[in-house]
This record gives sequence, structure tokens and C-alpha cells, in this order.
Amino acid sequence: MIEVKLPDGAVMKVSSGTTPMEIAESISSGLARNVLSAAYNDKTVEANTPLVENGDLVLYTWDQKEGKQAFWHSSAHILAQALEEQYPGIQLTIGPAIENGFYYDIDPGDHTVTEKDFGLLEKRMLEIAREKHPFVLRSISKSDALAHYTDQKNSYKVELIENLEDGSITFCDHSDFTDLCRGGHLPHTGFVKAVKLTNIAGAYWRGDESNTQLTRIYGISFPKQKLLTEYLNMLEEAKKRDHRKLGAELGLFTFSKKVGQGLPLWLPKGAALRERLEQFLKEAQRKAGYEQVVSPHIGHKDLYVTSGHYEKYGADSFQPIKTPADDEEFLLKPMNCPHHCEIYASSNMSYRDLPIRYAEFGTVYRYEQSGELHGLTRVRGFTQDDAHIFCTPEQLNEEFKAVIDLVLYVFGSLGFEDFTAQVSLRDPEKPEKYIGNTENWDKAEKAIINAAQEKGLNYVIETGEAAFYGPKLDFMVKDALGRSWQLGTIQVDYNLPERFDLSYKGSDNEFHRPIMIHRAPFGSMERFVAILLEHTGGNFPLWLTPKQVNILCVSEKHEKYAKKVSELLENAEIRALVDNRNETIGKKIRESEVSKVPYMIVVGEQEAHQNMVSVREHGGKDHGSMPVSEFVSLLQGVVDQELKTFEP
RNA sequence: GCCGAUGUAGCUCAGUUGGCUAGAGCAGCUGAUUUGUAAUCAGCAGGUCGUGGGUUCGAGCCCCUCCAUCGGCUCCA
Repeated sequence: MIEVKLPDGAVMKVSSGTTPMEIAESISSGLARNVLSAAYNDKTVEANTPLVENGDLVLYTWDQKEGKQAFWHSSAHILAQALEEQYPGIQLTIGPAIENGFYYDIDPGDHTVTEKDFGLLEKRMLEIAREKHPFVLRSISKSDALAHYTDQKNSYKVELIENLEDGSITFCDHSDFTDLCRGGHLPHTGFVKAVKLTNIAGAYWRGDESNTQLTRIYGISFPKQKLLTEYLNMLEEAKKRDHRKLGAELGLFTFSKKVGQGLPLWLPKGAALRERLEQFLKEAQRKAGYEQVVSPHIGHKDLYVTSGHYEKYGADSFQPIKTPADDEEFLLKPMNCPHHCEIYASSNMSYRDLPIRYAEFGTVYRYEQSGELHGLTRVRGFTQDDAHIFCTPEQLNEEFKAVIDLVLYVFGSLGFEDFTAQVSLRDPEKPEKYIGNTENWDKAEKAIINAAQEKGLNYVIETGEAAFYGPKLDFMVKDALGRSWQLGTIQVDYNLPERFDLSYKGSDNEFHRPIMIHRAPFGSMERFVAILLEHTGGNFPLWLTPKQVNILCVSEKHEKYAKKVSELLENAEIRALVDNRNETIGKKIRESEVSKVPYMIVVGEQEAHQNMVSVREHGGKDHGSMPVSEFVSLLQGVVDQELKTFEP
């Protein structure tokens, strides 16, 4: 007999060899129907793994992340089986569950996998599912495992097995299909009731560009058809919030093949919105003791050789511009930091001057590979809300925390509550990717973690995500389709001050090296506006939106009164326009709704007569009629709610 | 850059096995109408079918090149 403890504290005495599924059955048949997977003593087990020692058992259903993982991972096995049947001779590699669904990577050999085959594959997967084949995990010796895949001429699996310890290797069988697998499956294939293969892509073996490119098939599966339908509807809804679509519909920005790919053109409305964002941040930065500087769009190649950027990115950048006479080389500015270093170096600094905070909305140009461009989130020319703080080691912690406050203020004012703070550290296995000595890196990484902890930030650590000159605290936000993007970033840098030989005179009358903080709360104006669009669906905060009020005339006869209202609003710094077109009021309202203008004022006979305005909010809410002054206070109240003042 | 897909009017789309002068709705323009809370009516105009080449008596449709876009991979100072 063994003792099995459940999460609610109950202890069950069962005979050794009892499975989690049998325990679920003994609790209730409803639970048993829903159990997908389990964890025993914090280790993932299958629902049909015999338990042979005392321990803690957690049963997972579809409602838990772990349950979904088992579900999708098992679905990947079914996909692999269908793929092998459809394309004989392919080599299977890996097939994990991911955040939403699963994929399988295959080397297709002579086959070309196309979306046209998805229907057949899905059909076959459902057939396999309906046959309710149990997933059976079995141990196999390393030599037998190698022999199995050498036999199949599958070099990928051989490579995987060679890196595994003998004794820890397991195969998973279902139907007549076998795969190398460490476990985490459903009891049997029958749980899978709905399958959708979503897309097909190239993916490099082991994520390394120098390796062969495999074919990756993505899919998602569900225990009920209804859940699949809901998922597909959700995707449709998300597409409506795509910033590329909304940006065009709302007249914010565009692209031109002639100007060049990845080079956004801001239209008047978009430019006005961006301008407002800049003013908002400039004001907060002014209060926080920043000074604006301006630097040119090109810089001498030597500048970037000094900074180290040339060595790191020179070959993959827009290539140097050469002067006609002296054959000097200039680069389009790919970042602002070296310029700001030179501004710092232009005067003698004392410890009394520090911290120095140079801010600039600096437009930079980076040659991103064509396949990486993506709307406004990944472009070749963009404007960073950049600033560089030069400070003493004693000031570093306070300065860093002040920047966290600023970033949180910016995010708060724009309604970004759903972000992940990510501490991006260096990859200790790849020191060649970074410049500077280990001692400074340790200090910089510790400084970031300390500040994040003291600020009570709930952060995750990602190794290998640091910049080449220093670690970062990144603020990650997801787009409509759940893809994660870096917006705000704060970086600690001991390296550039050294490379530019920056110094200050200390109270001890000796020269010291300042520490540099790179930071950008938005990240870039382009990406920030893109993600803001996807989060708000184009319904921007009132303070930010291009047009706040549409004044709609019931007929052209009321234009004069409308103009008067418009002037009053203008005096109160409210952005309003009169719509006096020869159209029905219904049509004007509809167009105003579609273009997401937050407020509508209807003026006709009645309003002109009573000197009032009828107020309708975007979405249909009727505020009734009121004097213009009352409407102005209504809007000011909303803006006050949205925009808290920044107190550093 | 790599893998896969897509490209017809400003936008959303139709266009049969290759066969008359490539269609529709919305947007635009002109006129009528003077409107009370999500689309008034009529007329007009708008396209080198992404680009360049090829096959064919004949190409929006078939083949190739390039360009751009979309979904991934890699990259992201």
C-alpha cells in the first residue's frame, strides 16, 4: 500500500501500482472523464502511470495549463503519425506543445508539404483520435533507441538520443506509431475531438540558422468542437484589431513601395497623435530632470567603431555613405547612444553635475532583414524616445528606480496593465556575443535585479536576451494575436563610458568613470502606437485621440450654431470638427461611430434655440442635452481620470 | 535572408475548363433632397488585373524572374 496525498490535503491509501486515473475514478466519474494528465511529487506523469511510492498527486484537466500541454503534446504525436502516412519517408524531429496548440518539425525529404493537404491530414488525425489508441510510455536502452533510429535513417533523432543519458530514455507508442518522447500524454487519443492545422513554416533544426531548414506544421486541438469554433472566432476578432488594418482605416499611417519597405509614412492624424505622445513624455521627463538634446541623422563611421556597434552590426547595416572628395564614411544613425556620449564628453564633468540626463526623440535606421518587417512593430526607420543618464555608482540604484517609475507612469496613462517585466541577462555560454569584462556585467545585472526587487516588480528572468553592451529590464506587451513585443526598456551600461573614455571629477579630486543608463519608456513611437492600437482597437484614450468630438448638424441650416459650438470647444482646447455635409444625421452618426470618435454632438433646431448641445458617446450612450460648458467639464473630467500628473 | 502562401478600382471582393469591350458594393465626383441618433435617391467617373518576360491564334487565369504583403523561422544595438 502507498499513501497518495491530494491538493486538498486528503490522503488516500491505495495499493502500489494504482494509476492517477484510477484514483480519479474512485473520486468521481465526472472527474475521471476530464483528467488529462497528472503530476506526482512535482513530476509530470501520465494519467495511466502506475504510482509505486508515497507522494503528492495533482490531477490536471483542460482547465489547467498542464492539462492543455498534455493534450496538445499528444495531438502532436497524432499529427506525426498522419504526416508519416501522408508523406512516406519523411524524418520526424520534434513536436512540442506551445502556448496555443502544438507543432511538429519534419524533414520532408522530397515531399513539399502544402496547406492544400491540411484537410486530409486533419481528417486522418480525427480518425486516429476516434480509434482511442492508448499512449504507452516505455523505457528503452540508449543503444536500442539509437539502433531504432539509425535503422530509420533519422539523423535528427539519433542526434537527440546521443545527448540523452542511458536509462532516462523513453519511447511513446500509440496505434502502430512510435516516437522518442519523455512523456506527458493523454490516456488515449480519443480525448481529441477537434483539430485544426493552422499554418506551415520553415524552421531551422535546433533554432540555428546554419542548420538545415525543416518544415514546421502548426496546429491546435480541442476536447470539444465548440471550443475550436470559439477559438477561430477569437482569431477573427483579433484580426479586426490588427494595427495595420486600423492604421489604414483611421488614417494614421501608410507605407509606400516607392519610399521603401519598412519605412512608415505618418499621415496628419497619426502625426498629430504621435506629437501628443511626445509632448506627454517630454513634460514628464522635464519634471524628472531630463534635458533635451538633438543629434544628427548620420555619424562618422569612427563613432560606431568606438562604440563597438560597427564591429557587431556593421556588415548587416545600411552600408556607409561616402563623401565624394575625401572618401570618408558616414553611417545612418542606428542608435543615439554614441552621440549622447560625445555630448557628455564635450564638457568637463564634476560629480556635482551628475546625474546628467540627455533625452532625444531620435530617429534611427536599421537594416532589418526583409522577412522580419512587420507593420509598425518592426521597421527600418523609427524614432526612439531615447535618453541616456550618466551617473555615479552611488546614484545608479535611485536613478534606475526613478526610470521604472517613469515607465510605469507612461504605461498607466495609456492603460497598459497587462505587461511582463523581463530582466534580460547575458548568456553565460556565449561570452563572444558580449563586450566588456565579467566584473562589470555582474555589477550591472545585480543593479537591475536589485532595483526591480526594491520596486516590487513582478519580473521574469530571460538569459541570452541582454544587449551586447549590457543587461536590460524590458517591458513586454502582447499584440492582438498574443505575440510578445518589447516596448519600454531600461539598460545599465558600464561599457560605452569606458569605450568613449567618459569621466567626471570626484570629490576626491580624482577622475572616475560614470555609469550609463539607456532607457526608452515607449521603446519606439512606431511600435508603441502599433501595440496601443491593438490594445484599444483604435479607441484611444480621450486625451490622446486625434479627434475628440464630432459636431453633427441635423441639416445645413444649423451650421452657424455648430460653428459657434465649435469655437467654444476650441477655446477649451477640445479637438472638435463640424460635419455640415448634406447627409442624413443617421449617416453622420454611423460614420462617426465607425471612425471611433469618442463623442458626438448633435445640433439642430432645438439645440440652437435652447443654446444647448445633445451629447452622444461613442458606442451609443446618450448623455442628453446640456450647455457647452457642462460638456467641456464632462470631457475634462474624463481626461483627468486618464492622465494622472507625474510626480517624480 | 530562409520556408510556405497571397497580389483584380482608394477599400472589400466576384471573374467558369485560357475565349467578346474585366464586374459589384462601399468610398469619390455631380445633381436632387434639408434631414433628429448606426448607411436618402439618381447619374457619372474610376482598372497596363503587382512587375518584367515566356507559352498560345488568344492570358486576369498556365510557366519563369523580380517586387510587395501575410504566417512562421532566424535576427532584433
